[in-house]
Formats: sequence, C-alpha cells, structure tokens
Amino acid sequence: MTVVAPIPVDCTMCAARSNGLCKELTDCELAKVRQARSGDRLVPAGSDVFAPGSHCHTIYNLVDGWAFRYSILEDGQRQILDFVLPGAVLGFCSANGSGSTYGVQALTNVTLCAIPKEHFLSLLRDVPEMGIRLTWLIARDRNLAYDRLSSIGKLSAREQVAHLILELFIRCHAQWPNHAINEMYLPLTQEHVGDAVGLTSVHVNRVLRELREEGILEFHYRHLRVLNVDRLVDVAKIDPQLAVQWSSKLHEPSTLIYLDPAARDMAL
Amino acid sequence: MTVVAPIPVDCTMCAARSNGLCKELTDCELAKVRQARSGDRLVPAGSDVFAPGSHCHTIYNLVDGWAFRYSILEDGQRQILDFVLPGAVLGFCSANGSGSTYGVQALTNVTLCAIPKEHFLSLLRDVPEMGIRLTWLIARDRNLAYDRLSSIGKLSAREQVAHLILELFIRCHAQWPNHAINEMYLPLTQEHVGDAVGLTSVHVNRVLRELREEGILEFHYRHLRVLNVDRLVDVAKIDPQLAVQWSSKLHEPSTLIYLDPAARDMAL
DNA sequence: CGTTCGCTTGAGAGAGGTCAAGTTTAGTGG
DNA sequence: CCACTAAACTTGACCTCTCTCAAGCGAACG
Repeated sequence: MTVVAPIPVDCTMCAARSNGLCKELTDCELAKVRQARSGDRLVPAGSDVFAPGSHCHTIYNLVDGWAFRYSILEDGQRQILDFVLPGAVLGFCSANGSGSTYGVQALTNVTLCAIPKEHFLSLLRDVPEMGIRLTWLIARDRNLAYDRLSSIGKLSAREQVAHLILELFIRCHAQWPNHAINEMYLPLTQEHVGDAVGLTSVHVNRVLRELREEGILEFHYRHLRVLNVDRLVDVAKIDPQLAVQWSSKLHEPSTLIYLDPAARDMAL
Repeated sequence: MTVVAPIPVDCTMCAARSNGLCKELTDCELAKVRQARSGDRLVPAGSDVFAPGSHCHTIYNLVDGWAFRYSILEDGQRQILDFVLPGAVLGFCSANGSGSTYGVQALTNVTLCAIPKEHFLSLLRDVPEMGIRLTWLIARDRNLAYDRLSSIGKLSAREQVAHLILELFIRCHAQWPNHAINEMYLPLTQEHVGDAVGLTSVHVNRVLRELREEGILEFHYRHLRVLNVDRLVDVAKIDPQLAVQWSSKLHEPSTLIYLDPAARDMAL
C-alpha cells in the first residue's frame, strides 16, 4: 500500500525541478533540498496518499503520476476538489490540531518525494526563493478552485463537462508538450468526472454521448480523443479574451485555444 | 469612486497586524512595511477595488470593511468566489500578461492599505516571515474555496444557504469576538447569497423563508439573527468531527459549534 | 411623497437525479 | 488462448428540485 522506496528519482531530473517547488533553484540550494528529503513513497493507483482528516507530517512533491484532492461529506459523498499533475505540492494544509479537511488519492501509480514538515519549514527560511515559489503554486491551486467554482455555480452539465475535459486537455499539453495532439490517456472514470463537477456519473455519461454524437470528443475507458477543439472551447464557455494562440502545437495553425491560469503558469 | 486617502490607519493598530500579513512582525519589520506603503485607498460600498481582467499593480491589505471576490462569465452572470474580512490580502494574482481573472468589490465602505507590487516583492525577500504568513493566508483562501466547492457540488439549496450563513456567522465571531452573539450585521443581499452558492435569489428567498418558519434563523435587510445554532449546524451538514466547543462565547454553555479551517486559523 | 432597490410569492417548465436493467471492457486464472 | 469476473459504461422511464417569468409589496432615501 504505502511503499517506502529508495530515493525514486534524482533531484536534478525531477519534475519538481522543471515545474514545481524546486524550479530554478541553484545547485547549492538543490543540495539542501536533497538533504531534507526522507521517506519517499510509491503509492499504487486507487490508494490514498493521505486520507481526509489525517495529520500530515510530511510535504510531498508529486514527481510522477496523476492524483486528486477530495473531501468526503457527512453522508459519504465524495467531492473531487482538483486533479494534480507532477510538480504539485501536497500536504501543505492548515496544520493545527484537527488534521487535513481533504485527502489525496492516486489515480495512477504515483511517485512522491517526501520532506518532513520540520525540515520543510527550516528549508523555507533557508531558501527564500522556494517560499515564493510555494506561494505561487498555492495561489495557482486557488485560482483553479475559483475557476471550478464559477463552473459548478453557473454552467449547465454539458458546459461543465466540456470545461473540465478542456482544462485537463490543456494542462496535459502544457505539461507534456511532446505528446500526441488530439489523443491522450486521461486516467479518470466517468464517476471521477461527476464527482469533480457535481453531477451523477449517469448524467455525465449522457452528456459525453451528446458530445460524441456532435463530433466534438470521444472519451471511452480513459482514452480521450478531441475531435473539434474549437467547438469544445465554445461549449466550455471559455472567455474568448483568455483564448490564446496555440498554433505551434496543433494541426490547424489558426486554432485558438484557451490557456487557463494554471496552464499559463505551467507554460512559463 | 477611488479615493486616495492620507494614510488611513497607523500600522501599529491595523487589522492586518492582528490578523493579516503583518501578524507578529517585529517593530523593526513593521517599519519596513510602513515605508513600502503608498496610495492607500477608501472604496465606497458597491464599487470595485479592482475589476476582473484588470492589471493589478498593487497589493492591498483590507483594513476595514467587507468585500468579495467575484468573476463574470461570458454571458454576464456573476459568481461570487468568497467574502473577505479585514486582514485579507487582495491583488496577489497570477501577474503575467492577461490580468486578474477575478475582481474584488466592496460590500461596505472599505479601507485599504496599499503596497506597490515592486515594493512588495522586495519586502517579501527582506522579511521572510511575511512570505510564510502570505503563503498561509493564500492556503486559507484555498481551503475556503475547497469548502465551498464541496458545498456547491453536493448539497441541496437549503443546506448550501445554511452552510454559507453559518460560515459567515462563525468568521464574524472569530473576527470580532466581543460583538453580540446571535445578532449581527451581515451586509449581503439575497442576490449576493445566490451568486455565492449558485442559486437564484428567488430560490434563496424561498429557502430563507423555510429556515425562518422553522425557527432556525431570520435574515432580513442585512440583519441576521440566529435563533437555533445547533439546528443550523445540523442543516448545514457540517462534519461533527469539526465541531468545536465554543461555549465561552455563547449563552448555552454546551453548544457545539463548527469552527471551519478559516475561522480556526483566524482564531489562532 | 415618490422612486428605487430589495424582498416575497405563485404557476409552469426543464434540467438533472434516481432506480433499475443491460452491455462492454480489461484483467485473471485455468 | 479462452472462460470468467468485476469494474465501468450505457440506456430508459419517471420524478423532483430549482429555474423562469411575472406580479406585487415593503423599506429606505432623496
């Protein structure tokens, strides 16, 4: 379940280095990070990195794989708060008394770089650039949450599903720019989609059929194929002012695509 | 509209000092903050502190009054993202190119302490404690957004309205512990409530009538009276594990009350 | 004393939920 | 390589919660 592994990756070629907390650290600063690491973990798909309500004494850098934050309501319903990709920082939650209000679960097998909290705090003081970077990453999460809040609050089921898929589509491309353009592995079930946007999986299914019949996208068994990006952007009700040229990565050179705040930050 | 005031408050007795960014700074550090301030503002109720899409070159500390963050969808609908109280930091948004995705509007007349962004960044490097504090404040916003996401995604209208009102009730008490217990001034219209939880104001009205008829609360013309805290906690579907003794501040010494992550942090 | 903003209430419609029964896919063991 | 199983997806019928539209009322402010 919770495998404590030998150091799974070298700091110098880690996703957190290009994307995450350690971005643009000097070799000297990186050495301090390496020293603070201990208890790195491999978590298999479907298991919790940490459970809701648990006391998390460790900060994790997600090095490889997909995961999601979620909370459980009184009646057992699950709300997915956001999906996280390599470079994300997990476990920085209000650390007083009552444990984290949310949990994190692995969607695929996941590799984590672990830094015990007490080391982490002194690291923050020691390497101020890392503190500023952390603030940025958390502000990005906040923006993503705000974005989803607008989506859940005001959009129809159809628009919401399109919005979520487009968000993930764009974030993937920003993260792995060399992958295939219109097809991708998206390790979610329709139930995950529903739990993220506040719909039942049954209704998500109906919406996906609609979008498939309209030739906009196909999403079967974790395989996503986007057939018409422009119409997807349109259905997702993305603010056109936020649409950004992405011609370099798409077949159609004139295609405009939305780059949400998160993706934009990642792209930088 | 946008009044540039003489320094509206002295740093030593400012809300940000007890609550916000400047909490627990030494006098020496505070002097640096004072030096960085310029262009403090008074914004009247109903006006924007900054508009969605605008480029915000200033960090604001909310010193006095209520405000809310919001975003506007393509079709003009407004989603309220959260409500902010004195001590909040406004304007720290992804600063690259395309401006803030959300705006901030004053609910009451509002006093703001302003720090130009370039001063702010060097201040962060100069006073690392402030950076850590900033990270905390943003993480708190994120938690609040996660909390609302769960609410909007999974709760019924009735539960959501109760949840929001309870959240504000608790945050107010944490912020102004000496105020009256069961009655408070809550500067929102039913439309604000609706825009925050994703309901129409018409339906919010129906829900409030229900809660009034059941003797749980009364909310008329910005005046909130909570008649039965326990039942409100119950309707709001708050995780009982997060309920915390609050007897010192309530008439009924045995009353349990939820203290959400935000309130808890403020209380510290 | 009138105007405006916010609150209130009703009737009808529609989006999405619930329940229940299949079908497809991927994974497992023989 | 094939049979079997569990998880995920699919579809239909019905029902309910919330929205929409519309009209009226009350309070606050000039």
